[in-house]
Amino acid sequence: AALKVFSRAGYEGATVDALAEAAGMSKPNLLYYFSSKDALYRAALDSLMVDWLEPLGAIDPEGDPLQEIGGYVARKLEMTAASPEASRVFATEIIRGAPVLGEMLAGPLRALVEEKSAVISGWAAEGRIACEAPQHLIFAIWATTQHYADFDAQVQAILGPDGAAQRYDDAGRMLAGLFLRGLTPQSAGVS
Amino acid sequence: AALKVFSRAGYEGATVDALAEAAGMSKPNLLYYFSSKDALYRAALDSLMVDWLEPLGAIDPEGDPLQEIGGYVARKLEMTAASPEASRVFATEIIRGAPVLGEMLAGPLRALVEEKSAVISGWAAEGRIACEAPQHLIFAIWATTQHYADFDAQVQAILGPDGAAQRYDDAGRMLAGLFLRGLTPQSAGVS
DNA sequence: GTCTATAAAGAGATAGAC
DNA sequence: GTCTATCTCTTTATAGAC
Repeated sequence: AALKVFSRAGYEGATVDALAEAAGMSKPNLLYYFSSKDALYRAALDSLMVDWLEPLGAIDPEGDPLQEIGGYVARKLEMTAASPEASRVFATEIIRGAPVLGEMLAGPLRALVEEKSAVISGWAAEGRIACEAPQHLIFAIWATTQHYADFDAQVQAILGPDGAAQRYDDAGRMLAGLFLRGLTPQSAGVS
Repeated sequence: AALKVFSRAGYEGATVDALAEAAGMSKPNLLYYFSSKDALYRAALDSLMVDWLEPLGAIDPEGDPLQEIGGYVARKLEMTAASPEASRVFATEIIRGAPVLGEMLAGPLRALVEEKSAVISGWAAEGRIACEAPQHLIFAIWATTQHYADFDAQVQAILGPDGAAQRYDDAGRMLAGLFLRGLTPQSAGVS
């Protein structure tokens, strides 16, 4: 429940009162379970990061490059659609300069990105994918998928009610095509 | 100067004291020029939005499709590199639900996106570009370019000092290639 | 475990001298 | 135009009854 409040109001904007109401209890009662607002914020971030790293880890070095990347994009977009609040809380944390997650980013996340970047570079060396900067490809995937949660207000305002209703379907098709064509090596013909 | 404070602390996290210090004056003096913190925030957003809409408007219907899109991506990335604070303030405003910019998004911005989407759809109908959902292509361009400002803390943590130093160069090459190949029609051979 | 009441600190904004 | 001092309200967190 805290994610919902933090995701709209940000850390400073979220009052303990609002957090308690969202959890269906009184303010002192919430502080009975979490010693401080900061502790609650950290707990919310922790629970969020568990699912966060998983899809990237699922990329299979033995699989087909374009299918693996395409599958990753699709899973990321599904996760974003399923819990946009988590994406927004993560986004505000990073925009703030990652005061809480900083070490996690520079440690485990960096290591995971390095590992998968090496896999993509290997595919590229074999001519099975067109990509010289795999880290930046991963950034592009994160950016395009999370955009639909983080900037939802803008997306809905621009698409209007009709387009917004099918925004995740349209986005999925658009991104699948863009990344498929964008990563297909030009010299090799791929059926 | 206000952009710098708002971009890291967000609206609620930015204190008038901090805003005043960044502007090099005392708190009451700042409130002499801007009647309230909210007024200052709106003024900062206003000054920011002037440059915001301009690059998209510069897309030329008479130009070469792939060059026009490529140029737009490059300009957007340059703008992001030049003023990451502006991008972050815009991002937090949207994440908050666009309480101030809401009408601007649904009005002028939506109209501009519709106009340029029609141009891209026209190119697609002529077989000069591969794109069925032009609004979502524009979203993808916004997302990938602004990512380097909004998520700078994450980008730097993952790339490390060496990779971070050239992040905008690498991103520019990566995105140019991705969008060029991703938008090139498959049936037509393009030199 | 859950509440009412309240302490203690910090915020935005104003008063009024210079 | 710029400052010091301060008012007032909100916020986090705690005390202590039940």
